[in-house]
Amino acid sequence: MSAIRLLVLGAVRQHGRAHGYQVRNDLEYWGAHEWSNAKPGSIYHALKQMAKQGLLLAHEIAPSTAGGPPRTEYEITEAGTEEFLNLLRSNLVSYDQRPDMLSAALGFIVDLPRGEAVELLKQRVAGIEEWRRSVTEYYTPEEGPEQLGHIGEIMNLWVHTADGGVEWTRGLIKRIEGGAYTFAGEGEPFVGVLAEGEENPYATGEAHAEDDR
Amino acid sequence: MSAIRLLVLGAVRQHGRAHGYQVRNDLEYWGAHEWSNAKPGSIYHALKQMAKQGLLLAHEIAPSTAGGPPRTEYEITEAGTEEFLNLLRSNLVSYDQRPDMLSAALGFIVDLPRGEAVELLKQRVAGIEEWRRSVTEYYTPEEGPEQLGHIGEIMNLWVHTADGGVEWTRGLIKRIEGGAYTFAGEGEPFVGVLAEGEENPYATGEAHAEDDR
DNA sequence: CCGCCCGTAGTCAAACTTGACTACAGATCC
DNA sequence: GGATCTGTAGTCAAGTTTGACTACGGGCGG
Repeated sequence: MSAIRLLVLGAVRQHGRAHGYQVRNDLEYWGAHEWSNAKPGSIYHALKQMAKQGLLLAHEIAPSTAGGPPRTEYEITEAGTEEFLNLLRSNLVSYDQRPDMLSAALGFIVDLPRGEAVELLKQRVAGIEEWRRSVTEYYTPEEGPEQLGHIGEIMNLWVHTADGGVEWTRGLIKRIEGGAYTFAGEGEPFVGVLAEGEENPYATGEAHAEDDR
Repeated sequence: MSAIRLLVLGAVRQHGRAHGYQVRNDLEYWGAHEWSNAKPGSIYHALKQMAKQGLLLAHEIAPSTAGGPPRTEYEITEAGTEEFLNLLRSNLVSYDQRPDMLSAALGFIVDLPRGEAVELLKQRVAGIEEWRRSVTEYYTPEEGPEQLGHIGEIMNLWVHTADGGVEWTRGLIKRIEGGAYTFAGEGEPFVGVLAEGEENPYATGEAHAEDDR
């Protein structure tokens, strides 16, 4: 599963009630089109799908004042909130070497209580280390790692990446434990959504690096 | 585009002529099902698709001796080889933060001459550094990075990952320049394929880490 | 000697993703 | 004042991915 469901659920949740274009705009504001598959088609598809599955509630709305086709507004349901929290927690904990998942979860990490966030991140570290141990053992032939030839470099890459992931996670834990950011139940939350009509300072980024995708 | 095309093209190419199940087995031998979308459906789909596009040549074959439905064998074409090399080169150079792409390319890096491999990896380093520069500039608001709140951690993660990528790539360059591995035109190549009937020492890995995917 | 499981080989429908496209209202420019 | 541009909102067909399923032959236990 991709990061799209978490992103869309989280965006709708932050608005309370949102139509597709609003979600699309938020995700662009977060730069999500750069590090995830948050393209129009995927977003609208996810909205419809999750509405069908009872995670969102769809309201048909009269055509907007600002031109274009009739809109549909979505609201998150009980089940949707539960799914959102499940996705959020599991993406924070699990090491699946998919950066988009982690990035998406990171964007909503403050929706959890501070203590839980730290706890989950510690589990993440433990998980990565366990993965590292098992993978290095498993893929080391008896005749020594030379037997793998250049294929061994793939494992080398994984391990290097895993180590970097541990280091980064440890840093984040320290920052959170040190009091950074505002978490659930700590008053005025940080909201990364655009107010109606606010301009997007990070609008579609032709301005910066073409990243050769 | 995913890593599947490169993996399948490369596997067929190493065999000279292969049927789907052989490719599927090779990819499992390389552990590709763990770090890419190399599942049966995707593999057979890719084979058919690329045959339709003229990158592979399909031969209908009599049912195998070992039971099961009639097989199709594939051979790589001129166009397929060209595509293979293009994919290989571009995946080595471009930093798209998708580890599966890089891993796949790494598996075939020795199909290039040593000098070219080094050159491409150096381009990779340059590309990552350029990306890092542009991203840190672009996403730093005038009021200082605190304005981003916890969202800034996403960028932090990217940058950390990019730095790790540079470090790892530099290490690989050094190893290659130091004479490691056997590259194209240097005699007896390393082949990571299973001979007919050889058992797979890394068979489907229930044995090691469940990675919570 | 027969029912059952295992390995070989591949298919299929359902879901998801992609990128290009439509449609409309207001602003802008000669 | 009409042509064209821009921003809003979403659709669509084509392609891809997934996970479960089919089909067949051989070996093996009872």
